[in-house]
Order: sequence, then structure tokens, then C-alpha cells
Amino acid sequence: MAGSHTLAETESQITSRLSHMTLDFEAMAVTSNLFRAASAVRNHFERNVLAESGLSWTAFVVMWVTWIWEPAETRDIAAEAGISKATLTGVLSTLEKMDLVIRSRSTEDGRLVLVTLTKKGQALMETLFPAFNRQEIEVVSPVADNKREDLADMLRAITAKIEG
Amino acid sequence: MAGSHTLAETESQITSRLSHMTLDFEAMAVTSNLFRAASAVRNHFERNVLAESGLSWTAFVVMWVTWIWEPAETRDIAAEAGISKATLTGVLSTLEKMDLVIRSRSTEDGRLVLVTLTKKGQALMETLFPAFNRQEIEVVSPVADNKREDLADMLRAITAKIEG
DNA sequence: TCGAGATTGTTCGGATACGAATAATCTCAG
DNA sequence: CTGAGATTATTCGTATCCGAACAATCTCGA
Repeated sequence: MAGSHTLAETESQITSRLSHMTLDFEAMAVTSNLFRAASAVRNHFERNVLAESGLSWTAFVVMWVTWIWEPAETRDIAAEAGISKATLTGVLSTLEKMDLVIRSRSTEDGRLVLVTLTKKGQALMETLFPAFNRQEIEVVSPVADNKREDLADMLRAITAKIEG
Repeated sequence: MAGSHTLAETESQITSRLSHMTLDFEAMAVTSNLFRAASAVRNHFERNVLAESGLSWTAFVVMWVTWIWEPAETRDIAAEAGISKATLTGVLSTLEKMDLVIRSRSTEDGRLVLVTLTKKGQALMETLFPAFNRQEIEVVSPVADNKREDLADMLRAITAKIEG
């Protein structure tokens, strides 16, 4: 549970509290529920999938991006993971300490650092990611089958609008 | 921009990289785009609305929840804001230092701490929140008018599924 | 009345998070 | 060939962020 207020109570309280202002409550409801959902799902994954592996959410995302693009350039990992380069430096150091990734200088461009997974890192992702996907199925289950693609599309559109 | 890979490139790479596994790619697309959108919107708000006020994202959310429920109990603020009690303690100390909120012991239950906004805090929210809402309208604009309620509903359903 | 158990906010240790400054490397006009 | 400017990853300082341990307070059955 997330506190003593239900979703309906919260939105009702908001409406009355802000009734004197000219606001777009529909837009507010979308972004508000966007963050609430993202936060709830993230916490759910951290507790039910990631906790036992000792990976933080960000560490997992970094592992995942690296897994997909291996060998991955750090600038791309940071962008794909949605974190700053400074943050990535620290996370990569943690992952290196855990023997899950390896950093290496690019021979073509001495400024770049390439990241690859260790055997241990690959093995972890091979088991962790399917477990992760099983939880994704659970999480998305309350949305009707024929509406999921639509949902993903709308979220993509929002992202594109901002980053485009 | 978010790195050198487009959304389409990323999803294509994922599909080929994970083709040997039995995965629900639609569920994956939903959660993946959920986090991407939330992260993009959050960063956008931090840079375009919050930066000048000196408030972090979390600090703003705490201010907002307090504004709505004032006087607010810290346990509720933490739950509504989606952060831990430990985190809230630090954020409230920061906000107190900025003279935006006031902590006070509940007379009815000595364990509880009640939070209210200062005059300065109220004034800040009165100008900050409408500015915030104007950006919300921008962010949601790529989603068709008649689909926004649907989007909010689906996000609510996901949250309810997890927290229920 | 009273004390075992539950609840709450804080503290603590360690990891994450960012912007700004920095050093190393690359690019490319002149 | 060369050096001014651009690009990259790291370091630094500070603010979150969380789980676990903790002290203070409340609840409620005996």
C-alpha cells in the first residue's frame, strides 16, 4: 500500500484544493499518473526481482543497455539509461567491483571507454532478464491486450516530443 | 537528444539480441517506454521549471503533497511522493533550511510530525505550480485529446495492480 | 496499571545523482 | 604540421536515496 489516501481521494483533494486556478487537470492527471506508475513499478521490480542479485535499479539498466549493445560506449549507455556521465562512472565502478562488467579503452578513439559484460555478468543477465520479463507481464496485465500497443505508442510520443 | 540510437533502432536491436528467448516483447515495450517517458519528462521539468527555484524534483513533489494535504503527516508525504521515510527526513531538512516548510510535533500522537508550508513556501507554489502545469500541457500535447483520459486510466490501473 | 508489541521519525552507512571543473584525446582550419 | 576548439570520461562537492538499526511513543490485552 502507498499511504492512507486512495488514488481517487488524492485526485479529489487536488481538484478542490486548486479550484481557484486555471489548470489543465487532464494533463496533470496524465503526468501525475505517469510518475506514480513508473515509481510503483520501479519499486516493485527492485524488491521482487533485483534485491536478491544485489543490483540497484540503475545498475540493472546499465547492465541491460550494455548487454544489448555490447561492446557499448559509455556516452551511449548514459543516454540510453537516462543518467549523467558522472553517475555512470560511479555505477560502472560498482559493477566492476562486483565483477560484472569490464572497462577498456577504445583503440580507435582514445577518449572513449568501451564496456563489456564478464562471463559472470552475462550469466546473471541470462537468468535475471527473463525473471524481469515475467514481472513485466504481471505489471501490464491490468491493461487490455489490444490496448498495450497503444499505451506504448503514446508513451513513445511523449518521449519523442521532449527529446526531439 | 538521448544518444546516438533512435527509439526504433533500440527496439530493433533488442528484438534481435534476445530472439533466442521466450519473452513478451509487448509487455517489455510498455514498461520500457514507461520509464523512458517518466525519466524524460522529469528531466524536462527539472531543467525548464524547477531549476530557477532551486528545488530538486523530489523536493518539489514533497512541497506539492504538503500543499495539497496541509497539514500533512510525514508518513503520508513519503507514501504519496513515492520515497522512503529516511529520504523524506533529509528532504524536509533541506526545505526547512530554505524556509519553505515547518515541522511540528502532533499534540495528539507524539510520534507524528506534521508539516506545513511557510508563507514563502505557499507563495512559491502559487507561482511554480501553474508554470508546472503549462509544461504538463506541452508534454501531453502529442497525445490526442480524446485519448488522454484513457492513458491516465491505464497508468492508474498499473499502479493499482501493484499497490493493491 | 502495565508491559509486550506495533508504529513513527531519525540516524547511519553506502550507493546513486547531478553540474561544474579537469585532463586526455581528437578534429580540422590555416 | 599545428594549435585552437570540440569531445570524452573522470573527479569533486553536495544533495538525494534506501535499508537497517534505533529511540520515542502509542496500543491494548491481561
